[in-house]
Amino acid sequence: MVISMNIVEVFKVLGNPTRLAILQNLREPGKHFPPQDEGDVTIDGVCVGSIQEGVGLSQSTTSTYLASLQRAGLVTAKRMGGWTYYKRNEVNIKKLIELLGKEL
Amino acid sequence: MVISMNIVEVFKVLGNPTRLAILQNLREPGKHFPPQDEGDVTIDGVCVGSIQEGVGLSQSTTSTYLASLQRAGLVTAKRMGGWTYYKRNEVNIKKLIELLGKEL
DNA sequence: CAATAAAATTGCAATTTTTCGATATAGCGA
DNA sequence: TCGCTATATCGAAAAATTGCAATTTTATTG
Repeated sequence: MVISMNIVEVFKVLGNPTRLAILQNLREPGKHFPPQDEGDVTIDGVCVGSIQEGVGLSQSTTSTYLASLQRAGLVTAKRMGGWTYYKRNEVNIKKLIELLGKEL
Repeated sequence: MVISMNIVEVFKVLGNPTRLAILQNLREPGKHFPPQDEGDVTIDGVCVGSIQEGVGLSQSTTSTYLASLQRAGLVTAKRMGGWTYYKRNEVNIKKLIELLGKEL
């Protein structure tokens, strides 16, 4: 829900090069992440481990960053077995762009 | 120039409630700031003192925030006599919105 | 149930940001 | 030139963020 989307918080989350890169890499998951045994990177999302390799930070930091992207409403998380798959929340991102066009 | 606009830096600048509020208040300067003896708030911009009263922070902090908004390309500064008048850089803000629509 | 694997959480040191008061600078008028 | 006013800049203390290693939680499998 964009109604509850705090613009300042969204800006804070995106004001970090790694978090912004994660969101941008998730635009074309097949281009930036390896195929997964279970779960398609485009349909289901990308697991934390793959994202971590991409950004080159620790597992804990990567997990924390993904959680903050999720809190900001920019990605969704789907737990499947031992893995958590993250993908962009395109609906909210679209609403965000529209909101910025009006409020900024 | 949006070409040189660093998106992460722009997000950092806007990820602060006061700085975002300043930018938003400058959308309708006549509504948020008192008339000025010299320089029209809409045409020339709003002086630092008026902006400071609006945000309720110290003079130095307000000045620093305005400088960072300017570095991010979001406002322009025009010095007239002893006053500096700040106004939105609508061209760059528009380009920013377009850029976000493409890159986010 | 024990071992393993993926992810989340915790605790912490280092760095950055926030915000202020004090000081410096620039422009005006007496 | 000497103040006075408006801004800008500097230096510092407090708060927030960054990012890691270690630990805990969750889920799978033997």
